[in-house]
Formats: sequence, structure tokens, C-alpha cells
Amino acid sequence: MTTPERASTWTIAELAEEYGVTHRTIRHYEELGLISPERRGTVRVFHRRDRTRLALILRGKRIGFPLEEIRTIIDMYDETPGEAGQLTYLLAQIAARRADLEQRRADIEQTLRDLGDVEARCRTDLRALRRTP
Amino acid sequence: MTTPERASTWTIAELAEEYGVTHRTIRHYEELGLISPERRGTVRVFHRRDRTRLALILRGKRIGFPLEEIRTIIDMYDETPGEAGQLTYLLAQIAARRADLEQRRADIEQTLRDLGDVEARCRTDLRALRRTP
DNA sequence: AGCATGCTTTACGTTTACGTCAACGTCAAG
DNA sequence: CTTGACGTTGACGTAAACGTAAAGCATGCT
Repeated sequence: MTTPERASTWTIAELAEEYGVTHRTIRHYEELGLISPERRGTVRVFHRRDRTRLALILRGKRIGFPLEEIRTIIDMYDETPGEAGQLTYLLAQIAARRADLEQRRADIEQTLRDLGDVEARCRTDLRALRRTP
Repeated sequence: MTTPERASTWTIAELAEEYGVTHRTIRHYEELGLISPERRGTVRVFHRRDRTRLALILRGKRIGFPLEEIRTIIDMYDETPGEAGQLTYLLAQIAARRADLEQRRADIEQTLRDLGDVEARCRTDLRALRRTP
């Protein structure tokens, strides 16, 4: 027998709770077209696909991307094959995003090194203070 | 003899040009207290220290930090030794920033992996198209 | 039936990070 | 001495990313 077939749909409140955002935030993402939940009458019904996209949006936000750029990125994930021109364009987009991400990573690593220096100085100063209180 | 003793001060226009920002941006950073150039009369005179801080600000921006957080970060760099409590607090701040940066790096690396997947699918689709044009 | 709960839309408010005039000072060159 | 070329201070504008009421359905419990 298969898994108990848990509905695998969510209300806006459930998703908001789970990801620690407000319902307003989720609606905002829908207004921008980043997610498009099913409508049952007037009420929103979120599927696994919407959950995934929400998770990707939040990851993009943690990285620091603006929402519009996040859309172009996550839209790449479920892009339908399409024609050759489309695919080539997509490859160019990927290259551009990759360059951006690698720059960010380099900046982060440099900052981590700098923080390491500050910490070292800090600990040295502390030891000096302990010797001459 | 020493180096030709190049003034090692800059005008706002020179710094803006060099770093590819507008003078308005630099003034904005000054308003927020991220840099505090010398004043010769009414006019701003930027020293090496200001240049360095500007570079750090822009790096922070590339990473995606808000300006207020950037200030707390770069203020850590030229924090005066001070007393033990200060130093301990500074160490805690460093730990927090480090955790944040490492989270961002992890998100970036996951996104890079995801983009790699998309790219692979993309190239597969392209090859398929070339076999059946 | 009545009321509380949860979802919905509408719409104005807020914060961040500057952009964009406007209006004025200043200093060297013509 | 006037004309640029830069510099300065307001001060209002704007785009992004939501916050925050306000007010209306729908439903289910009591």
C-alpha cells in the first residue's frame, strides 16, 4: 500500500506558518507571479509545486536577490524544453546567474577571512587584558 | 627617497568615478554615518580610510546586506581595543555575522548546483533537437 | 439563528536606497 | 568680472517589499 495519501495541499496560513512568513508576503509573491496557487472558488489552494517555489523564493531572498530576479531564476527550473533559440537563451541566462553567484561567493569568503582577522585581534586583546587586569 | 607622495586624498567625483557610483550614493552613505570624510571648509576630502570603507560598503552590498548591517560590520574592522565587555560583545557579533555568511554561502552553492542541473537538461534537449531538426 | 474563524480583496502606509531637480557657493581661466 | 566646472545642501520622488487596517464572504460550531 502507498503513503496514506495526505491531501498534499495547503492553505495560505499553513504555508505561512511553515515558512515563517505572513500571508501578506505570500500574496505579494502571487501578485508578482512568482507562485500561482489553484483557486477553489475564491480560496487559494497550494500544491507541492507552490511549496517548492516558495522555498526557492526564500532561498533567493536569503542570498539577496530581488524578487524579479528570483522569478527569472526559478522560472528556469521548470522551463519547458521549447525550441533551440529558447534553449540557447536559457543557457546564456544560466551563465550570467552563475557568474553573479560566484562573485557573491567570493565576496562572502573574503568577508569571512576579514572577520577571522578581526576575531584574532580581538582574542589577542582579550588575552592582554587578562594578563594586566 | 620615498614614494612621490601622491596626495592620497580624493574628491567625491574621483571616488564616485573609481567605484562606479554617483555622488548622491556617497553622500547617502555619509548621511548614514558609513563614511565620514574630512571637511575642508564645506568641501569633502576623502582619505585612504574612506576609500577602504567605501570598498567594504560596496562589497557588503554585492553580498546583499542592508546598509545598516554593513555599518555594524565595517565598524567592527576599526574598532578600538576597549574593555573586556566590549571585546566579548564584538566576538559575539562576529560569530553572528559568520553564521549569516555561511548560510548565504550554502544557499549560493545549492543554487549553483541547481543551475548545473538545469544546464545539463538544457544541453541534453539541445542535442536531441539537433538529431531531429 | 448567531457568532467566531479563517480567507479574501482593496487600499493606503512604511522602510530602504538611492534618483532627481533646484538653488546656491567657489575657484581658476579667459 | 563673468563663465564654466565642480562642489554643497535641501527637498521631493520613486521602486521594491512588504505592513497594516478596513471591510466583506463562507463556513462550521453552539
